[in-house]
Formats: sequence, structure tokens, C-alpha cells
Amino acid sequence: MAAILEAGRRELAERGADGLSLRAVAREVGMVSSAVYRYVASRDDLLTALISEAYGAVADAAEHAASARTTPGRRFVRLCGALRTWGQEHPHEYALLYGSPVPGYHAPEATTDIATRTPRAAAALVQEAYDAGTLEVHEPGPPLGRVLAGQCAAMGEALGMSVPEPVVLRLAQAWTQVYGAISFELFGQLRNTFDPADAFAAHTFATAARHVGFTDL
Amino acid sequence: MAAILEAGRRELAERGADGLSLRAVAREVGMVSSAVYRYVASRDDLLTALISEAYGAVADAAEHAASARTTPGRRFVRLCGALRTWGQEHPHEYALLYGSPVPGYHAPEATTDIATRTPRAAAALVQEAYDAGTLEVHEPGPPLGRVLAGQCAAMGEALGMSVPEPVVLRLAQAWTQVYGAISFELFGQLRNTFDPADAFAAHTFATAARHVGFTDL
DNA sequence: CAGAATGCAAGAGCAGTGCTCTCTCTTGCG
DNA sequence: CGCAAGAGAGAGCACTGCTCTTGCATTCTG
Repeated sequence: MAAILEAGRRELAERGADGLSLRAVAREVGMVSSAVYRYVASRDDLLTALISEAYGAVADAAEHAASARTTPGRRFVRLCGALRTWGQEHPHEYALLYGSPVPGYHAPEATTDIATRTPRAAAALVQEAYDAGTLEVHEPGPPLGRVLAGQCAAMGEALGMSVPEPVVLRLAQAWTQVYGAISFELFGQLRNTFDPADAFAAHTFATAARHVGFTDL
Repeated sequence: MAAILEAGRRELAERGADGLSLRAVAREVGMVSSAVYRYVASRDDLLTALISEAYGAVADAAEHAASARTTPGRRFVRLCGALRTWGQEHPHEYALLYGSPVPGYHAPEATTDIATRTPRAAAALVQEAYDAGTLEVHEPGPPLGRVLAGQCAAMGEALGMSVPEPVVLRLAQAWTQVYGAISFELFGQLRNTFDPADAFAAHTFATAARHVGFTDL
């Protein structure tokens, strides 16, 4: 069983989700294809297991980066950098988690749950800065609107935050910016423009952090 | 030939890139699979043609939204909204263009070229606002760094802009934020949080526009 | 200790895929 | 009228996911 998962991990890392063939996995562990169906219900089942593993792996990287001994703002930037690095090292897994959803596959609740570990790590940093008073809470421009405010409140609670709703919104926006930049780079949208995207990424992560309100960069 | 392309379009829209089967396309046009190989070199070849079409379609939508009779800032926001709407109406095509790259496929230069139409439409709005003096050019915080400044200059030129490099950078960052938000929504990352994401999208597009420097929203 | 029950793997087979090769038929043109 | 070119058909190869049946070995039980 563990051997099957490990072979699946290798296949996924090398050939990607589309190329993840149950028969190839079977060959790799020295079984015939029908034999692996004793351990895994279907190809999608194996994929689900690998997705869960991958979510855990990014979260590990993110949490580790967030545990550095500096200011929350700098740890936020480090967290973003860790996401990017992980994506560069595991492009197929990143695509699986944050790219186009696979054809007929629908993530079960369990993976939806584990997927929140990473944003929770970021949220904790925001909360820490807010509590320490180093988070700049911008004067509210236009008020948020009923639905948006409600969604932000719910999201803040889900992430374990107790901050004003606009702060949650800014975090969400920064989050989309960070992932947008990483995805653009990894998916080849930045080719011929920011080709070594290191500087662009670093600058964007800092911008995102400032947008959230971090003043301790 | 045109029938094949049309059938491919339908298949792609319904079943997605992974489900795009050349045999199914053949069935749909009432041919046997080997016959369509007279018109299309391979499955990837058909996919490439469809990708080019799709790039043109988004660009059409973007340019149409950008041609409204209001201020550049508002047209920028409308453009973002058009991207989102197009993505909602053509989720599989959107995933093909901006999601995880397909397995062994590498976009030929031609599609890379047509892909710039959409960002060029956005760039034109920025240029227009800059020329009109309604674009706020933020005081430069930390200077940009050699590589980043060079990349921004090249990118600005490729997009037909003549504005300071930081403006180009801010546009690129806003761009990643916009696409990040749209992709997050379309790829299901926002489920259980911003579930009807209309308000979030609208707010984020406005935020992106302000980040670029538009003051005429 | 003998026999039954259980678990694991193999094999064959079905329906589908991309793609190639050969063959036939129709159509247009000199 | 005859010939060449093009369009489609058919068979076939190697691959995929998945199911069902069969065989073997281990383990549990009377």
C-alpha cells in the first residue's frame, strides 16, 4: 500500500496528473494492474490521496517559513516565498492543487479541510501583527457592502482571526495576488516578460504584505 | 475542416481539454477517426487551434469592454469584469488558457503572440490615463533594482506603453491580482468563502485599478 | 491436525483512447 | 475518356481504466 502511494507520488511528480496511470504505478511496484485495485478504489481515489499529501506538504513548507524569528510582516513575505519555492520544486503537484481542476474530480470535504492549513498560517501572522499594533488598518474607503462584509466575517472566523472585516478582505486580495503571481510564473504566462521572475516575485510579495497592512517589513 | 473545428469547440466546451477526444469529434462530424487526420495533424494540433481561437475570444471580450464611453479607470474595471464573465461562460477554455499547462503541450509562438492582445488592451487604458494626467504615479519607494527595471522597460515596450517603469510593474501586479482572483473563483478555491464572488471580484478589480494608479473610478 | 475461510495477486476481457497504414471510391481535369 | 489527386473507410497496434473470475497461500477454526 505504502509502496503504491510512493510510486504514485513519483509518477505524479514526473508525468503529472494526466500522466498518472494506474497501470504504470502497478508496473512500478511489480504488480499487475488489477492487483492495485485491492488497495485503491480507482485512479481518482489514488489522486485524492496524493492531493491530500500535497496539501500537507505545502502547508508544512508555509508553516516552517512562518516560524522564523522575525517580524510578522517579514514572516508573511517568507511564507509567500516558501509557497513559490514549493511550487517550483513540485510543479505538477502545484498545478494539481491550484491549477485547473481535474476533469470529473470533486475534492472531498477532508481535503477541503486540510487545504485551509496554509491560509491559516498566513492569517495567524496578520492576527499577530494586529494584536501587536504593527498592522496598519487603513481608513475605510467605501463601506464594504452587506454580503462582502458577511463573507469576510465568516472567513475571518474560519481562519481563526478576530480583526475588522476590511483586514480580512485585504488579506484575501493579497492572497489572490500572491497566488496569481506564482501561478502566472509556474504556468508559463510570464515567459518572455519576467523570465527570471525572482525579482518580480519578491517585489510582489512585499507589495501584497504592505497591502494587508504590514508595516514591519 | 470548419466542421471539425466547430465540433472540437463543442467538445472542448462541454468535456474540457482532457475529454477532448479526436474520435468523439470524428463521430460528431460523421467520420471515422482516421479520416480527421487528413485535416488535423494530431490531437494537440486541434487543441492548439482551439487555444488560438479562445485567446482571440477573450481578447474580443476584453477589447469590447475597454471600448465603453467612460473614463479609462472605469473601462479598466469593466475589462476585468469582462475577463471574469468570459471565464464563467467558458470555464474549460479559461482553464486551458490560464490554468495548468496541458501535459506535453508547448504553445507555439503564434499563440504566444495572440495571447498579448488582452494585456495590450489593458495597457492602452493605462497609457491613456497617463497621457491624460489622471494616473497617479506614486512616489517611488525603494528603487526597482536593475533586472526588474529592465524587465519592466521591455514589457512596457512590448505592450506599446511609454510610461515610467514602476507604472508597468504596478500594472503587472494588478494583472496577477485580477487573474488570481478570477482563477481562484473559477477553480473552486473560493468555495465556502466568497461563494457568490461577485462582490469580492468587483472590490478586487477596483483595488487593482487603484493600485495601478487610476484615479477616475 | 484437517479443513474452511480469508486475503492477495494474476489473467482475461471490455470499452475507450491516439495514431498509422493500406485500400477504395469519388471527383476534377487534361 | 483516362488518369491523378484527394477524401474517407477499415483494420490494427499500443495504451488506458476498470471488472470479473480464477488460483494460490496464509491463517483461523473445529
